[in-house]
Amino acid sequence: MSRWQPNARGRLEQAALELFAERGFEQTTAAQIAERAGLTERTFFRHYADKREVLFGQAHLLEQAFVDTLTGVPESAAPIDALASTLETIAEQHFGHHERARQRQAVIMANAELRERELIKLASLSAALATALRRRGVPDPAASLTAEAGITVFKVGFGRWIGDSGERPLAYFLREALDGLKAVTAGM
Amino acid sequence: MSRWQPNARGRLEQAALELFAERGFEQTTAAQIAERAGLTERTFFRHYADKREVLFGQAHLLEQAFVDTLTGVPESAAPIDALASTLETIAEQHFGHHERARQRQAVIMANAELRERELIKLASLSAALATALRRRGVPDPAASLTAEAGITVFKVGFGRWIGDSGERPLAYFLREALDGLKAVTAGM
DNA sequence: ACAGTCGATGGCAGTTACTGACATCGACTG
DNA sequence: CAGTCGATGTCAGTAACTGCCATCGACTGT
Repeated sequence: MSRWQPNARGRLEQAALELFAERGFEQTTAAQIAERAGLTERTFFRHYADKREVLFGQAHLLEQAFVDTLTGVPESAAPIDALASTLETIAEQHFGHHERARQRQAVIMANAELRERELIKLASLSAALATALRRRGVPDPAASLTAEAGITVFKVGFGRWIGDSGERPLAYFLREALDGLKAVTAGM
Repeated sequence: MSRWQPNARGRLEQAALELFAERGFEQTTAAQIAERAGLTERTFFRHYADKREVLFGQAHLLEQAFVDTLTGVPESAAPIDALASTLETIAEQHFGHHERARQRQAVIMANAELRERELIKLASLSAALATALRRRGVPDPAASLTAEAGITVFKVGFGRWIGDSGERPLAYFLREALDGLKAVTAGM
């Protein structure tokens, strides 16, 4: 018999998402999250560096998946095509549940601090993608630009997917955004 | 004779920049900034919503300049060209002093919370540019994509300008980044 | 079986970011 | 000259986070 209930992080993240959705991020204290998870405030801050971070506990997994997928694309592909392929793969493997993503995004968009945190996670993702591209032999500034373009496609496509009914998959909107970006940068 | 010294905000921003550079953002308390500016902590928080914001007091002016400049570009120009022209104008009018920009950026890059704040300022700028583009008749998602592409060009170009010796102007690196983005999205 | 170690947690005190309520007092206005 | 206004000061309070030490089931080696 274990001394504590298992999956403390999972309980904290679930409790936090519920409370943020119910009463808002600012109106929720770390102690309340911990209490709902059957833990104490002190333990909350052992698992998460700050209150915002509890909503982004999986971010490093997503970043790793992006990097691994991009690294697995044949080097013969042009950088932008490798990134397009990566986005499609990630969309299928990590963003199947529309309603869940919508709720979570609604919580984030409702609070400026959470939006800031999301932006820096995307910036970290961009940096990781740029590093992976450089490993493929892409020089700077092309590597940074390609990575940032990929994040732009992801942001815009994801936003439209969230705003949509949920019928069409994320990959559809990512394709739309990529085609749109190509058209726009070509001067159309 | 006035009851208080003039330009409280200017004094606070100057004091904050000095202290952040000397001892770092985290090691500086709001009370210390206020004291160096000849004010109290409470007054600091009347001028700035939080400690980070004191470094971004001019951000809304920059955003306004971006929007005004973009709005002034003839509608005959393609969106991406209008944005390129806007970036060039802003570079000349707001980023002449390389060393000053470098120091300020060093302070920001040294702290994660300040980086977050900068990212959300850029996101706000992107949203404002997208709105201005929509007023020019650009539909979505092209407006959002063009605005995001412009921010990408600015971020990458600005970063290279900061890392450079200061001989070449910001406009040079913005041009380089825009050309690079066009090449990259074209599949090269 | 027993001693020692380990790791996740609890408890508690302390600092700092930020907020609300109220007071102050020179400048301006009629 | 009375009244108002606006930028500031004072003070008390909440909540985010941190450091330090204690707890105690599980595991490990003998």
